[in-house]
Amino acid sequence: MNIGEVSEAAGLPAKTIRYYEDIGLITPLRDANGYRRFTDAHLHKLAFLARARGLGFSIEQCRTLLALYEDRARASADVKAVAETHLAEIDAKMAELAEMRRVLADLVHACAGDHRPDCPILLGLSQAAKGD
Amino acid sequence: MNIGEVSEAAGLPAKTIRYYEDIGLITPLRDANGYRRFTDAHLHKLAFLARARGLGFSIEQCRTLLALYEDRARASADVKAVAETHLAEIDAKMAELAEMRRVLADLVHACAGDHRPDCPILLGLSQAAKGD
DNA sequence: CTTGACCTTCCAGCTACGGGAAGCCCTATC
DNA sequence: GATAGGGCTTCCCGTAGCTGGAAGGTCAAG
Repeated sequence: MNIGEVSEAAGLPAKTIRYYEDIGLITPLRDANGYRRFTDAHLHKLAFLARARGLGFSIEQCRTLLALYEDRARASADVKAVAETHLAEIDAKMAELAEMRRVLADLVHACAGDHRPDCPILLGLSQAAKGD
Repeated sequence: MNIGEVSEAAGLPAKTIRYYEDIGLITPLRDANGYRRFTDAHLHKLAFLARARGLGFSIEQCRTLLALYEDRARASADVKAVAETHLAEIDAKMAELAEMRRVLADLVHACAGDHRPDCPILLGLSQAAKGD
């Protein structure tokens, strides 16, 4: 397969696939004309990457997961550890966003949103929150 | 105030303050020796920026908010619109994270996490989810 | 022979800074 | 007066994970 076909099949932009080759995540073959040639195995790896990225794993985590995926002697504990780390990262981000959301929603709620200049949102941003 | 003092007072790294000057968010005065000189008004703006950034507003949103903050003839509706846009962005991110978390937690839950190679996480990443 | 779709490489830019080098300024101390 | 230190300056590179675009080679169809 050429890059266009594998891009379509894996659901990844061609640019992204070239980038993954750059950083050593995948190593396609080359035709005589210089075109990248992908096998089914390459396609599977790219689809794997697409899904892992879709779950929010970082590129480096994906690299680790891919290595474990290809290691028939892996321990599932190693995979689980990576996933649990990422789960904790997600939880941390969600907590951070939830806190932002809480404060922001309060401010938005307090703002009349009319033609007048008085604005609790700007007031809140201009002074420390009372709860801090 | 010099940059060190205002950095301490605003809770922003000196590097960040210089960056904010670079991108035109703030324009300190200069002493004869080239040092930046900050007034109380500068400090207030920086503290405003620190809080807005802390709520997750982008730099461009901060620029808009700061302009509104300094515009005595603003309409609070304009401020509210920016805040509501950001609130929607936060909600979108939280929903995305929640969906990732849901799928990932299922996979983690199904994984034994022992010395054996069999791993539902890798299996899930290697094939399309049944729910899709 | 030309057109158009594909492919290639390389370079720049995005967000919001952080690290570090090279060097000036100011104060204190000896 | 010399020196040590801390603070300040500019400048440039690096981060994550790509995306866009330029300049150009390749291939099949008409």
